Amino acid sequence: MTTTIQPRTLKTRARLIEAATAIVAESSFTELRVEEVVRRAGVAKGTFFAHFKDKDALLDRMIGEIIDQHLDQISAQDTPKTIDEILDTLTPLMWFMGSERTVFDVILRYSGAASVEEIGPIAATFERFIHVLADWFVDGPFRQDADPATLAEGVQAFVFQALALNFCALNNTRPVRDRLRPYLELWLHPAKTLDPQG
Amino acid sequence: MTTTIQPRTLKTRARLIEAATAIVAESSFTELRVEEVVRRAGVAKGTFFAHFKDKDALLDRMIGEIIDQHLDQISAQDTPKTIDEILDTLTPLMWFMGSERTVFDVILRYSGAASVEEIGPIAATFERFIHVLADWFVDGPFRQDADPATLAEGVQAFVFQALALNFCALNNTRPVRDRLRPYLELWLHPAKTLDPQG
DNA sequence: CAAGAAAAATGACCGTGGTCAATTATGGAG
DNA sequence: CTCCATAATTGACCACGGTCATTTTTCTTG
Repeated sequence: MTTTIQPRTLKTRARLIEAATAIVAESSFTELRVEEVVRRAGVAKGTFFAHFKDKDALLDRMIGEIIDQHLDQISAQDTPKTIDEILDTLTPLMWFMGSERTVFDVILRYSGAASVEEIGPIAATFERFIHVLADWFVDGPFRQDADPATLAEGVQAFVFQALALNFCALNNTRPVRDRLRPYLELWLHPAKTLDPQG
Repeated sequence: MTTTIQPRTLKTRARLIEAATAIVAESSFTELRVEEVVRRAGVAKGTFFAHFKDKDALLDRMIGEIIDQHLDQISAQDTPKTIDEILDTLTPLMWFMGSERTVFDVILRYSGAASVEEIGPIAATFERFIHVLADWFVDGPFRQDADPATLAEGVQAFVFQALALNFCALNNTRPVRDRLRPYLELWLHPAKTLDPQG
C-alpha cells in the first residue's frame, strides 16, 4: 500500500521543470513544446507524461507559481483604500494574465478546481486571490452591504472580462486598467453614483 | 480583382455544415472530428480547410447560430422586470453555454471580435446580447445611475463567472441560476441592499 | 466547341500531444 | 550479496488538426 517515491523521481521532475522554465524564458509559453522540454531534460517523451498528466498540467504548475509570486507582492502592500489603489495593486498580475493568449486560456480553464481532492495550482491561487480581495472589503471604505467574498468574486469576474476584451483587436486600444475601472466603481461604490452627496 | 464564387462552393460548404451538424446531434461538439466531417460530406480533408480557416471556425459558426436562436427567443419575450425574470429569461442560453466544456471554451475564446473587419459569428451574437440586455436597463426598474451598456457588460461577466464556477466539481452542486442571482442583486439593485426601505 | 485561366478539390505528408507494452533501475528482505 | 517486487523510464506508435504542391473542374472568351 505504501508507494515509495524514489529520489530520482524528484530529480527528473526538477529537470523537466527547469528545462520548461528555460524555454519560456527564452521564448514564451505559447512556443513551449513537450518534445523540446524532454530533449533538454535528457529524458524520453513518455517520462514527461509519467510526471505530468498532460502538457496543461505543467503549464498549470508553472503559471500557478508565477501568480502566487504576484499574490505575495500584493499581500505585502498596504490595503488599498480607493479604486485607483486597487487598480495599481492589481496591474502587475493582470499584465501577466494578459501577456499571452495561451496563458490567459490556461488560467481561465484551471481557475476553478477540478475536484475537491485534486485542486490544481492555479485554482489554489485563485482561492487565495479571493481571500486577499475579500480582506480588503471587510470594514473598508467600500460598500458594506454585501458579503466580502461575493464582492471579491465579482472583482475577479470583472478582471477576466476586462482581460478578455483586451484580446479583441476591436477593443485593445484602451489599457486593461481603464476598462476595469468603471466596473469597479459601480460594483464597489454604488452609493457614490446613486447618491452624489455620499 | 473579381473573385467568382462558384455554385459548387456553396454546395460543398453546406454539405460540410450538414455533416457536422449531424455528428453533433448524434454525439457532441466535443466528439466532433474533422476527419469524420469530411468522410460524411464525401470530400477530402484539404477541402475542409479551404472552406474554414480551422476547426474552430466551424465551431464558431455552428455555436454562433445556436446562440443567435436563443437570442431570438429572448428578444421575443416581454422585458424582464425583476432579477428572477432575468434569470428565467437567460437560463436556456446559459444552459447551452455550459452544456459542454468544449462549447464554453470556444465561446470564451471567440466572444470578442478578433478584428474589426472579420467579426466572427459568436462575437456578433455577443454584441447583440449586450444590446438586448442594455435595452432592459433603459428606463427599467433597475439602477439608473449607470450606462446601460456597462451594466449589460457586467451581467455578461457574471454569466461567464457563474458558468466557469459551474465547471469545477468543487462548486457544481448549486445550479448556475442560484450562483448568478447574488451577483445580479448587488449589481442591478444596489439601492435595495444599501437602503432596505427602498 | 476549343483553349486557357481561375477556382476548387485532392490526399500524401507534417507537427505535436499523448499512450502503452516492454525494458531497466532501485531499494528492501533474507 | 542475491533476488525480486515495484517504481521509473523508454521509444515506437497513434490520433488528430492542419499544409501544400498537384490535379481536376468550372467559367470565360473568341
